[in-house]
Parts: sequence; structure tokens; C-alpha cells
Amino acid sequence: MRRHATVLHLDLDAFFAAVEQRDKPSLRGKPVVVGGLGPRGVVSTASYEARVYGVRSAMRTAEARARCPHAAYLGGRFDAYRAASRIVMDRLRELSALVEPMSLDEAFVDLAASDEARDLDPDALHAIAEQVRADVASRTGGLTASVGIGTSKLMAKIASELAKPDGVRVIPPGTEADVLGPMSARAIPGVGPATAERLRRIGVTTVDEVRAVADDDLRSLLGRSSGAALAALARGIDPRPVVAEREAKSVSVEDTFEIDLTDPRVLGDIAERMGRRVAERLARSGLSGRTVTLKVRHHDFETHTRSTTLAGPTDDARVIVRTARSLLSEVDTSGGIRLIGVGMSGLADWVQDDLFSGAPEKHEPVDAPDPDPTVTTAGARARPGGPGGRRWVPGADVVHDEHGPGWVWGSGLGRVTVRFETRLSGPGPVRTLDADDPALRAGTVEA
DNA sequence: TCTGGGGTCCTAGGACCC
DNA sequence: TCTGGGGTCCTAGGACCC
Repeated sequence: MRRHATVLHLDLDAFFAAVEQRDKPSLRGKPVVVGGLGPRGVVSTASYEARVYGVRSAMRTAEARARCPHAAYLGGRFDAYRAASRIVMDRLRELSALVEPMSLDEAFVDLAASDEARDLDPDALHAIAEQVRADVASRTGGLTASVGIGTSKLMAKIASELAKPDGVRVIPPGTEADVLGPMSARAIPGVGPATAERLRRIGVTTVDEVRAVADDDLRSLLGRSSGAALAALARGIDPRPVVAEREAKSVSVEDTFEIDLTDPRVLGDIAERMGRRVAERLARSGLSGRTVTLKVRHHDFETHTRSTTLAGPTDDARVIVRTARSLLSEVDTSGGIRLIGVGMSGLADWVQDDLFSGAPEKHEPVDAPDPDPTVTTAGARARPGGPGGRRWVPGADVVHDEHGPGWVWGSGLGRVTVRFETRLSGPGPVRTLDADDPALRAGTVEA
């Protein structure tokens, strides 16, 4: 725990709704709800005027309409939100170089890395927070923010929550336990509905009561990692640093349909479009990924994922789309599907084309495919086999046809062997073709 | 007119390797 | 030939956050 309160947390009040009220004066002072407007939409943000009627984030929009029929219901204008967010984050970076945005409307700032915040007594911190809030309001055209300051991310976040709306709260060092103790265990980040229910069943509802539980008991109740984390957080111990840049670990796109869909061809086309969007976003970020995941939510909300890990990273829309389609073909859609999604993980910040050009542009690929790749699928393991030289074929480690994925099994003497197999179909056809066959690069080898 | 979209982290089991 | 422990990778699911 830090000896000084050097972590600041800023949270914009009812952000999306506030931007709408700022840009449309007729909405000021009135209930505004931003969220999905379709039959299956949910509330993203409710203005404070709408909250009076019990409208909350994550509530179904239909229920919000029932509670507050006279509110303005808006679908959201993310370009405007992004622009406002950028202004706020820039202001925070004037305060300290170490700013960690958590979302468009929220960020942590490490004041220990600040030139401005040298004086760390509570009154001085209060003044800094008020100055930031005033600047945010003037630069964004009137948006209000709540600011909390404490000795850790946990305490700063708790403080901004206590400051809401439109306020400041500093939790001085040494007072953490007093502030935290009487609060609901739900106030601790990481304690959601499921964890709160488990705690309730052993008679624990407040932070003080969490603190009274032996660490070992918390671990056996919640798992090793979560249990240990909760035991520490309940005591105000939170060593998590403020981190300015975090690398993305996955990229995904998903969509809930207005009505359940059953036609595999329609669903396949949707998966195709999603795969393309994932590829675009990867390419725009200069990323590629190895694991393609298909997410399917059935009519009854049963949700499943299916994934395939490729032998090497790609941002090729054709490969992503074919893999997603192949995964979808394993799913029974006859009962009705309400959502599908396509995602990519196992990201690398280089793309396979770099290998072709022979010159990695940004970084040396630290986890580049082994020159003699061993390819793993769920149920089948293939390794480059056969006598004679073997050669890595960039971009062609996985190819597809109607049999599912096919793996480059081995190559040599200018020839490449491709074996088609999936977990479901088992070993399939084998083809041998010239190493420079364009179908290899294109991933369109047929069995 | 039940339950969004984009993420992160954790757990657990099986396969495989040494 | 049998047994086994530790580490890593992969898949799937769950909880959580904003």
C-alpha cells in the first residue's frame, strides 16, 4: 500500500446521456436513456433524471420504457462520445504521464508520476481534483466528472463512487479499513452476483465480514486466485499498478438478432461478414491472431464457443471466414440462434506477410512459427513427417475445403503434403502439390 | 417483451513432452 | 515395461467489468 494517496480515479457522470443532453438542449433536465433500441436492446446509460424512475444500466430497454415511458430513447453516437473522451484523457495526461483509461468514461491516473501533484496532503489533492473537474467541464462543454483519490486503485475507485455525482472524495492514508469495512462486499471489484451469493451463503455480506474469514476458507470458496485477491482487497491491500499501455489480447465481433435465426446459410453469411470485420480490425491495428473462436447463443440463452488454433498467426479474412464457417457447421442451429460472434485471440503484432517480404517491419517475431511446425488440433496431432528436407510454407500452414481444415503435413523437394482432418471427421484425404502452388498461399487447396 | 457488446482473467481437463 | 510428476498448450466455460 502506498504511503500517500497518489492514485486518482475519474469517472464521467452518466456519460453517454450527458453528451446527448449537452448536444441537444431540449433534453436537459429530462430523462434520457442511451442503449439498444430494438426488441432485445439493453440500457447502456440512463441520465440521473431517468434513474429516479428506476432505470439502470444493463436493464432491458423494454423494461426501461415501461418504467419511464416519457424518457428520450437514443441509440448512441459513439463518434461524439469518443471525441469527448479524448478531451478528458488529454486533460488527465497533463496531470501525469501515467494514465490508464478503463473505458471511454473512466481512467486511473498515477500522481506519483506527476510533476504537478508534488504536494500530496489531502487539501492539495482536493484542489487538484477540483481543477481537473473544472477543466473537463469547460473543455467538453459542460460534462461533469466525479474524482476519487486514494492509496491504491481500489481506494481511488471507491472514492470516486462515493463522490458521485459531480464531486470529489479523497480517502487519506490509514483510513482505508474504516471506509471499506461497513460497505457491502459487492463494492469490491471482482465481487459480482455469483460471488456475492456464495459469500451470502456462508453468512458474509459486508467487507468487515469478509475480513473475518480465514484466507484458506476464501480460497476454497472462490478459487485460489479470486480468494487470495478478495482477502487482500478486503484489507485495502491492492498492489495493482497504473499501466498506461496495455496490449490487446483478443478482437471480436458479435450480434444479437432481433428474432432467432435457424437457416444455416443465413447464419453462415453473417459469420462471414463478422469474420471480415474481425480481419479489418486486426489489419487496422497491425495485428494478427492464431485462434479463431465462434460464439453461438441459442434461443434458450445457452451459450457455447468453438475455437480452432491455426499453426501460425493470420489477419487474412479468407482464412478467418473459412475457419468460422467450419466451426459453425458443427453447430445445430435448428432450435434457433439468437446471437453469433467471431473472435480472434492469440494475437501477435506482426502479420504473416512480413515473413514473405523477408523483413519484419516492427519487431522481431519472438514467437514466430517454428521452421518445422508441429500442428495441433483438438483431437488430432500432425507433425511434419517423412524423410528429406522439410520447409515452412508461410501463410499456407492451414488450408480449407469442404472437409474442414487441412494442415500442411510436410514438404520437401519442392513438394508439399497437405492432410485434411478435423476432430469430427478424423483423418481425411491427403494431397501433394508443388510448393509454389498458388492454392497453398490462397488457402484454397482441395482434397 | 426476458437478458448488449467488447473485453479480461481464471479454472479445469486432456494431450503431450521431458 | 510400468509409473509418475511438472510444465505447456489447447479447448470450453464461467465470472466479471464498463
